[in-house]
Amino acid sequence: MKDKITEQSIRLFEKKGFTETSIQDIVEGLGVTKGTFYYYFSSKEELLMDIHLGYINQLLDTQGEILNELMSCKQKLFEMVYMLIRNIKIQGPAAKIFFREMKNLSDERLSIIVPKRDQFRMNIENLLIEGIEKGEFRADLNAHIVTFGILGTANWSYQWFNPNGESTDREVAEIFVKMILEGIQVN
Amino acid sequence: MKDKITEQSIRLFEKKGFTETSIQDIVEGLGVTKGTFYYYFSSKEELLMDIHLGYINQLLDTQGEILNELMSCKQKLFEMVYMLIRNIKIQGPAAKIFFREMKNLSDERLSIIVPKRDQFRMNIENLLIEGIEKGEFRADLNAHIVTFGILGTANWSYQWFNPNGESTDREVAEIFVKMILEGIQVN
Amino acid sequence: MKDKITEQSIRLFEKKGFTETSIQDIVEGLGVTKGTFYYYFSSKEELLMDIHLGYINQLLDTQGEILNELMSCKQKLFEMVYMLIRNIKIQGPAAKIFFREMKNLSDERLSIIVPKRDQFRMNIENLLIEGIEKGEFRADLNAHIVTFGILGTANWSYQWFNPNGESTDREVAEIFVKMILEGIQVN
Amino acid sequence: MKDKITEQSIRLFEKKGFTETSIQDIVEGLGVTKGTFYYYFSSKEELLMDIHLGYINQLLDTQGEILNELMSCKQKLFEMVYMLIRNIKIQGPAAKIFFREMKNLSDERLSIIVPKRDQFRMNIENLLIEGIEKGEFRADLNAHIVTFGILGTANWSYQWFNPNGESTDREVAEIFVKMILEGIQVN
DNA sequence: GATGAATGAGTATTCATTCAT
DNA sequence: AATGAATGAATACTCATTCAT
Repeated sequence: MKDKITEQSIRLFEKKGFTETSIQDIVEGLGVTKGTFYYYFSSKEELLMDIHLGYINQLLDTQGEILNELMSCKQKLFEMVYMLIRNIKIQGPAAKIFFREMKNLSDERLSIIVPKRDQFRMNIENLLIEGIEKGEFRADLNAHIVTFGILGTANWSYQWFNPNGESTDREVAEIFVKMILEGIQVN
Repeated sequence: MKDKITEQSIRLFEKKGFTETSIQDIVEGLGVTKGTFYYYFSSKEELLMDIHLGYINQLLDTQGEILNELMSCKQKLFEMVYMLIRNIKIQGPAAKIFFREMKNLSDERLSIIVPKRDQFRMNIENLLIEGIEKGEFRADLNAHIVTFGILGTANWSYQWFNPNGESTDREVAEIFVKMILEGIQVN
Repeated sequence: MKDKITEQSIRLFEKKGFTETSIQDIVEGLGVTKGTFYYYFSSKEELLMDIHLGYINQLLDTQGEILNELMSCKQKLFEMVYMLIRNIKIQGPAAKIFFREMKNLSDERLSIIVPKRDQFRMNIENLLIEGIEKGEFRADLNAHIVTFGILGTANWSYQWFNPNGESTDREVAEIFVKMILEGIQVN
Repeated sequence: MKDKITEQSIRLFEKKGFTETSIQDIVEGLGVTKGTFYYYFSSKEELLMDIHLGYINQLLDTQGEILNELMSCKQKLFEMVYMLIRNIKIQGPAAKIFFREMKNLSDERLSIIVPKRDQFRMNIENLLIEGIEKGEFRADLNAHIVTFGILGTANWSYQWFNPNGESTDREVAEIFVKMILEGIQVN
């Protein structure tokens, strides 16, 4: 039941927004009552926190696995971008909630989420730095800013990418990484 | 007064969110009453629509000016990315509202905003296609997907870019466009 | 309207209790809506505080007037007991609320009420001490404890005294003060 | 377990009030669940009734013992006042609940409690009448009203008397009965 | 142009109680 | 004897909106 409530609420929060979704909306489709909701969650914000934690933890886990593999930095970069876009099919709604509704968490809860989000970004930045040292990436790269650029490219997909559309997740990842690595201009 | 209300509400909508901000919150800081608000706006949603229109129209105008200039496609691409990031200082809050609160508009109003947003994107996509034809960009480019990549890089800046921080808007635009044009790998 | 709400709520709080009375209960009998209540009071507790302040301030004022009159201490003591019992007709319900519902005030609000309540008691204690010095009251009196005894006698009236019953307020006050001054035993 | 629940609830009802205390609050500190509560009590009101009965029955019993002893009426009066104040240490919280929360009992249950409460008072009133006949108390005494005065003095102690404070229960009872019997004025 | 009073529908949350196990 | 899941009705409070003045 707790999982059913979480899934249902992710669907609704993504479509209508956290504040715009009432507990009534959530339980209605599940055929239970508001009391049931409060048996499993002590507040609406706790539910939001659960969603946030589920998303960022899963992301950090997968990222950790990629970092531990035996691959070039270029290859790892591809895997990370691919992971983010592949994720949309299963985590897309959660991702939108993660970026859009974070302001609805209390400061106390934010102090748990924000460091995790920053850690995810720092892992990419460090990958870039390692790639520079290994001669895979340009030496004059501003790793800090470029990381934001790469993250923007990948995260923005949550705004438009349709897993059932023309291009597959792998194709999109390949196009993006090719752009990031080789650029788009004719040399 | 209408402008004062709009400015104040942009500040508040960005910080707390559209639904989380009450008319009371808006008028309180201006020293007027709710009645005054309803003298200038017929509903809270109309105010949100005004903000959306103000943002996207200004963007389309500036984009149109860039397209009319005598420049290479590469140069125009840079100008567009630079515009978006430069914009954060003055339009940053409005931009966040634009992307985050669009769901609070009625279908009728969305049918006015969405085509404008798509037009902005299509103008970039067409610029890429023109650049391919002119031999400035790679012939094998997927202009559609790459446009989303470029937009993601630029738009994501609203999430992190601090106009008073270490890097200037121009520096960030240069780093991003260099990445997009030349890529980050060592050839 | 504010006064009407206050009067109505005093009636209901006394009969059913503060927590047991809903805002709905209060506004229903007045033919207005809950919104109206919150136009005049920012919370149910604020209303309770208003009732507390109204009661204790009026009591302190009247007590002050008695203390300023040219009378013996005995006479002043009688006036105070008489005031408390006479008060039941107009302030009885408020008095019950004052003693019974104080626990529903926040610590912050209690820190305003409690000193006033203590001041009222101390004014009686000081009157006893003055009476001892002037030779009106026994020298061996424990003024502190006796004050609690007198207050108990008078305040307890709120539990049983019926202004429309057999004995008048003046008669009850006279019986009580006679008991307090002369005692009930045969010498 | 039933006794543990009763003790715990007396503690909580006195501190926070009957309505303000939830079944959850009561069972939480005992390490059991709400179901357990409903195994021993059929409703929250039944528990409140148990507390009321326990208090008033014990009081009537003790009062009966005093009345049966071989003593003067004056002496019996002292014993009763002393009993009430001595009681605060063990029955204080229950007494507060008795006087404050009676309104939460149904009419049916009230019809059992109220006669017992009145009986307790009538026993005092009759003691006064007996004392008048025996020449111990003034012949012009209004026994009815004076009884309320004595009860007020004693019962009010529940509002302020601290068993661990400066004065002992016996000292307070002696001061009170001295006031009631001899009065406070200098003859 | 602006206000102040009022509304009514909605929101998160609480809680006594039930009941199958 | 005890539990855990579920209910449903109630509660304080919010807020966009209206409108006579």
